[in-house]
This record gives sequence, C-alpha cells and structure tokens, in this order.
Amino acid sequence: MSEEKYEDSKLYRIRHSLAHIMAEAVLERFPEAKLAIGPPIEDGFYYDFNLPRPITDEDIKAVEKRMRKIASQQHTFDYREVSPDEARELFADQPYKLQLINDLVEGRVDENGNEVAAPAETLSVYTQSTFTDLCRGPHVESTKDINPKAFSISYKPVAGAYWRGNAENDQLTRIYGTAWETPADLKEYLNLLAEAKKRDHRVLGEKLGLFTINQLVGKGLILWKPNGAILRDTLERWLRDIQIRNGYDPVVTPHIGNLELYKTSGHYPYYSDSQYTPIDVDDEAYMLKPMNCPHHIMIYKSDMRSYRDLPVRYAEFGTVYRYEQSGELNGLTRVRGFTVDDAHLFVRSDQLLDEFKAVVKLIQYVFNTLGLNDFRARVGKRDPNSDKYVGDPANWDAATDAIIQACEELDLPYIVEEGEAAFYGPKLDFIVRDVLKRQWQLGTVQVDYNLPERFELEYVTEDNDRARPVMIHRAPFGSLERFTGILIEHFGGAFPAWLAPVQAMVIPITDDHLEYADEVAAHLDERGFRVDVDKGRGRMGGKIRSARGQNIPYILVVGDAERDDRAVAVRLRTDEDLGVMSLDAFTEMLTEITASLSLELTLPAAEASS
RNA sequence: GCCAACGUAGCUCAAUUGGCAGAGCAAUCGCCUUGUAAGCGAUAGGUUAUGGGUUCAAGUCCCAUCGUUGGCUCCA
Repeated sequence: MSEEKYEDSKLYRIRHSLAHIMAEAVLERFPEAKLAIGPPIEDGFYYDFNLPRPITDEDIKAVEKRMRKIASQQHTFDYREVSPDEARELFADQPYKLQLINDLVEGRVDENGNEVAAPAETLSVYTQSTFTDLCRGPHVESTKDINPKAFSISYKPVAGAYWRGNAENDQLTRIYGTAWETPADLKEYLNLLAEAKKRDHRVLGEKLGLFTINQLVGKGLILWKPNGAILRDTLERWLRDIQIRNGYDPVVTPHIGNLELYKTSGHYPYYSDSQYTPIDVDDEAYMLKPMNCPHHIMIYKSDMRSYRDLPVRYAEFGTVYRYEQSGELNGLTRVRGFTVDDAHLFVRSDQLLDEFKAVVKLIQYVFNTLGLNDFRARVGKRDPNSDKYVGDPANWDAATDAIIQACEELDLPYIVEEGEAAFYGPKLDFIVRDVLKRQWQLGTVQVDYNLPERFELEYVTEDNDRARPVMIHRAPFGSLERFTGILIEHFGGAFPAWLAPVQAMVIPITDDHLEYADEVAAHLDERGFRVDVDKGRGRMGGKIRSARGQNIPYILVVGDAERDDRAVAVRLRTDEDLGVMSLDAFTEMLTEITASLSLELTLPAAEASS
C-alpha cells in the first residue's frame, strides 16, 4: 500500500485551514493579538500568538465555539498573490508577519552567508471569511471540507513557545488543536490519549510500587522501590551477560572526577551550564561525573597497548549526574542522576566498520528481544554551518561514511540529519516511538576520533610504530532510568515473566492452606523465581483481583485438592485459566518460559576477536 | 531557565457565594474460613506544599518561595 505524503493529504489541508480559522477567532476576541505562525502538525495544528493578557479556559472555550461557528458557515479559502509592498501594507500592524515578509523577500541566508532560500518576488496570502494570512498553503477549498465537530482546541493546555524557537526571543502563547476528518476519528484519538495516560510510567510507577521521587532528596533524582529495582536490575544483568559473551570487559569507575579531566576531554566548556557546581576540596575542583568516557580512557591509558590487544571494549553501568533545566524534568525519562549502560571501544581503523556493525547488531538484538519494534535509526551528521564541533573534517567524513556503510550492510533503514552529531563525532541514534507517539532517543552509537587525540591515546603497531585508536561510544538503553520508563509504558505494566517484579502469587483459599502456600512459595523461591503468598484477610476473589491489578503473570490458587495432590491451580493475568497442574509441572513450565530469553547471541566480530 | 495550569490523608479525589476538613482504596486490629475479578466491622491517618498578607472568619482571596504537570528552549 503506497502512502500519500502527509503534506499532500486532505487532513493536512484541514488542519492548516483550521489554524487560520483559529487565528480569525482569536483575533476577534483579542483584536490587539499579534500573530506569529500556525502550521499543521502530526495530530492537528497550532498557532502562536502574542496576547495582551494571559488566555483563560473561558477564552479557549469561546474561541473553540466561535471556530465551530465559522467552520459551519460557508467560507472559501481564496489564494492571492501579492507584491512585497502590498503584503507589508496588509500586515502593517503585525510585526511578526512583517519579519516573515522581510525574510522571504531577502531570501534566507545563514550565518555563514549560504543561501537557504531564494529571495521571493511575490508572496501569497489566503483569505477566508474576514481573515487574511500570509501563507503559501495549501488549504481546503472551503469550510465545507471541515467537519465542525471533528476538532478540539481544549484537549490540551495552552503552551508557551518562543518566536522562531529561540529562547532569546519573545515568549508567545501557543494554542494547540487536534483535528480529524470525522467526529468518530476525533473521538478515537481522544480515547487513545486517555488509554495512553493509563500507561504513563508515572501512573504505573505509583500503582505498581516501582519508584518514587522525593522533594527532600532532590528533584530529578529517582528512588527505586523494590519492585522497580528488580526491573532495573534484571535489565542490567541481562545486558551485562550479553556484553560479557560478546567480548566486553566490565570496568568500574568513581562518581566524581577532577575538573581538569573534563577540561582535557573538552567537555567542560560545552556543558558547564548543565552540570552540578563542582566540589572544591584542597584547592582542587571535583565534578560529579557527567559522562563515563574520560574515566574509561584513563583505564585504556594505564597500560601499553599492542595492535593485538585491540579492540578493547570497556563496559560499565555508570551513574552520571547532569544539571538538567528544571522545566525539562519528567518522571523517569528526564532526570538529573541516571545510569548509562555505557561502553567504550578502542579500535584500530581497520576494525572500525566491523566493530560498529557488531554494536548495531547488539542494539537491534536488545530492542527486538524486548519487542520494541517501532524504531528507526538516525545518522547524526555535523551541522556544516556551526562551529561547535571539534576535530579534523576528514576524520568526520571517514566516521560518517563508516556509519552509513554499516547501516547499508546491515539493511538497517536510516535517515540522515544534520546538526544531530555529538560535538566530538557523528553518531547513530535509535529513535523509538512510545504509545503516546512521542519519540525517544534510546540507543546511541558514536564514532570518535577526537578524544583519542586529546588524550593522546596510542597503541604499538605491527611495525613497532605508534598509532592512534578510534573510539566507539555506545549505549543500547541510553539510560536505565529512561529505558525502564519507556518499557513500563511499552508493556503497560504487564511485564514478560522474566522481567516481572513478582512472577507468581500464591493464593491460599483458607487459612488452613497457608502452610502449603508457603511450601509452594519456598519451592519456587529456591529455584530462583520471584514469588509471594497473599496472606491478607480478604477472600480469594479479592486476592485474585488484587494480583491481576499488579499484573502478576501467574496466579496460583491452592486449596484442599491442590495440597493433597501437591499441585497448583494456575491462572494468568489475561484471565486465561490453565487449570490444575502438579507443582513440578508448573515449575518446569516457568523455567522454560523464563529461560526462553536466549542469551545465545553470537556476533561475528566477537568470534573474530576471541 | 521561560509561558500556563495545578498542589487537600500513603494513593485517587470531595468540601456551595470565604463559614465545623470528608469519602473510597491502601494500612492496622478484630470477626468470617472462604473454590477463581472487591466478605463484614472497627481504628488510625491532616500545620490543606512552605512563608507572609487581607478578613470576625481562609483549603477557598492576594503576594512570594518550593514542587508537579502540559509545552518551549536544551540534551555529552
């Protein structure tokens, strides 16, 4: 099925046109409002305004009502070309529009003088009803294409946004709308949002007892409760096993480092704003570790390396601290202290491609095993117009080529984006979409020629010469906190049995069965399973309900019959009833299911190097 | 950091124009002894985020601070 491009779709035109209708309605209510821009977006549209006073819920309701009225009347969207002077006259009291007009007339030129857009000789405007906006379209022909009951601007609170996305500029009021072709589509979308909210990792984190954040400890700092710690720890052990089987060596480094270390690495000037204030001790400054690379580099440097030693792969679940802007903090997904599933590979140039491919395969394996299938890869190149990058452009090209070649050879679909590189090198990011359709950057692989240079890393070549290794930085999860948060939403709290904090709940029918329930629990516990007995006062029905609420995979009811036969009555959280089976049969089943997570991952590069 | 909204018991939420701070769940104790999605009763739980102000009277109105949420900006 070939997909129509969104920009060419009717929905796009509907949303774009509704942005104009919203501007008309806002302008009626706030005649002094200054208009910025109003484009269609993924689920609807927005328009940015500079308003004379804060907008209230009543205003929004009134604007929405007015929009429905306009949409239900007969108005055409009329296209007209105008000269720049005509446009300036039309928008004489709209300063943002005048800026846009000037930019269009002058063409767009970036700071290095490169032309981004050619100067325009004529501009276009669209008029509907009483409202005319500078716009290149496209729009619907008329309001008859818009269903007045298939949009909403009150589904989401108003937001702040900077003019032209620059924090130095005016802060505008952004009103979001969502719009669809039919009221049924709108309803379905709003339902989806409501469903997604139930899966929110912050909601489930509370319900399932996974984590908490406490003001007295500090914002953006996660306190993992026992159930959440099991999740996090299970993921960590799993990945550690995979890594060890694939030639990584675990290392451990401290949580702070001398400020000079980060000056040497070059990180400090770039990120001094987003770090906790250094700790001054004995005339020296120490920083909370914001990344693990320099520490791993110093381990590499602590020994003389031969070409035969390479690749060296150092892995650490390294906890780092970054002073993120307070407005950015969000549950588990944006925090100030987090643990990176970090590894740094020191490789020879001739090993770069294979090592890079091996890393990509490992990440793919991790994502696929967890069922995170909705991801894409993004090659982050340097922005040719920015000077924030360091290193030799020739190395940048070599690294970028290696990344793209690896994607090609692995048949990994990718997109290339300029300006998404790290300051020291290009990278490949894995972007995952969650149930809220938000995109998260999870796994990342970066090629780095710069830090080896700055730290003067070397190895001895076959000719007894000295050569410089290339570094690969990589983290499949990115951060255990963020990754766990995404997984909580991905599974909606119903984790696969190998991850579930409690794998089985034993429910005795009466107090007479408590002893046998304990026996069942002990039997499973001895075999390494996580099992609880519900000893509460309630009836069995209530306990089943409670266990299902906790999304416990296996519910084991035991009464007289089960005790007499050393059996369990097995019920799943999906409501499926597996009936009565012997305790041994259940144990075997659970063993099989949790072990099906195969660790038999063999990567070509790992074979070659072992 | 910026714009906006919000902050009441561990959790989810009530509390009329400013007029006695409440319920469900969870917890604790007792009763019931249960066969596949909530058994019954009782107890305890609060400086209404914090600090100041207006008022006879503030959870409610005003100011500041802290925090959370939706966005913006940022993200090694």
